[in-house]
Amino acid sequence: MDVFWSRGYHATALPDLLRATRLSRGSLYAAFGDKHSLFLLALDRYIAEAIARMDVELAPHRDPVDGLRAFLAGYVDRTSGAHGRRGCLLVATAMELAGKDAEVARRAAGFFKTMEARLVDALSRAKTAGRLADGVEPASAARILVCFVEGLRVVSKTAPARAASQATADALLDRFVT
Amino acid sequence: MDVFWSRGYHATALPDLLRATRLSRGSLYAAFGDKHSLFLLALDRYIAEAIARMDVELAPHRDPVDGLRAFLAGYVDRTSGAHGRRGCLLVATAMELAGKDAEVARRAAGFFKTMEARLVDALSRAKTAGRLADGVEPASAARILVCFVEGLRVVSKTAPARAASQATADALLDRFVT
DNA sequence: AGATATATAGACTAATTGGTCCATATATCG
DNA sequence: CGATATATGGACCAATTAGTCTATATATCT
Repeated sequence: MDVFWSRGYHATALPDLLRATRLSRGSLYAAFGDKHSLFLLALDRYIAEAIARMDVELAPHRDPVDGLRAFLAGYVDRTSGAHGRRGCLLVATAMELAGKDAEVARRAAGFFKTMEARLVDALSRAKTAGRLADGVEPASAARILVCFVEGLRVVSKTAPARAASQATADALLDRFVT
Repeated sequence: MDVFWSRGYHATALPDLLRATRLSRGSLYAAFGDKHSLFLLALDRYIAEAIARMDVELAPHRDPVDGLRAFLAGYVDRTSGAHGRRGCLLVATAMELAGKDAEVARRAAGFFKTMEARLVDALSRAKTAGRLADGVEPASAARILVCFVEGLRVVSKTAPARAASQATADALLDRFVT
């Protein structure tokens, strides 16, 4: 997973994969079939980890506004400094392959939908708790947040400045919660 | 430019470039040096076009809120349907190459800064005109908008739904302007 | 028209790509 | 210990990569 993450699909060559897995060519093909299947496996793992993180941050028993802050703080963290420069396997993959690879497109679309659903849930709970500013709709606010964090990953590829990202995320959330 | 845009840097092979430019191998190398230089030229053109569009949409003589609406409408348009699925050369490039290619990283960072500056300008004019909601800072709102539109490009790679994008963009702007 | 410069097509190279295959080493089990 | 199954390394393959070079065609200019 790490190799694809750091280099992207096309730029990752078999020798990179062999080094990373410490497998020989024969064993790797016996175990995973081909490069594409192995990539899909890596992508699935990446997505599963991301969803697991959200499930903790936005857990139902938690204060929803705290959850949203934790969610954004996580993205600020992952888009700062070296982490930020490394980028996001999912975003990179969506841009590089989603157009030509239906399997990849399905997974990316599914992930964005899942994130949106988790956010809608947290925002709805915030709304019933009276913590949402007037006129804020959970549905559209969730979509805004999805776009925001994914955009943060893009911009932070070249300008991974923690303080600015944190301030920006805070400013956005302040428009939503009271 | 179109070829790199549709396929990405690594996935664009010399034959694709020859077909697109209708040049022969010799002529192409005589004219542009190598694949990388040609790519940089394409990227510069893409960026120049994007900045030119912003200069029109966010022109100083125009009503700033109208300008912001036009700016967002442009992104909604470019992330809908087939346009959306095609994605954005700049975002794709930033994710694919910015990590390893300093020239590309410089250009991407410069573009994001330019967009942010144009937005700060428009938002400042809106603020002096009393069109900004209470507590909205042009600086942070501009950064939010940059992340939002670039995130829209990512999400729309796999779900280029015009109506949803438009509604989301409207909802975001509604949090800023009165 | 004829000399000269320029552009072209495509043969060619060296390196690299993803993928196959097999002889050998290493376990596992009786 | 000896037979059998499994895993391993790496030679090998065909296709493709970016890039070079030259013989020929096409302009251009006098």
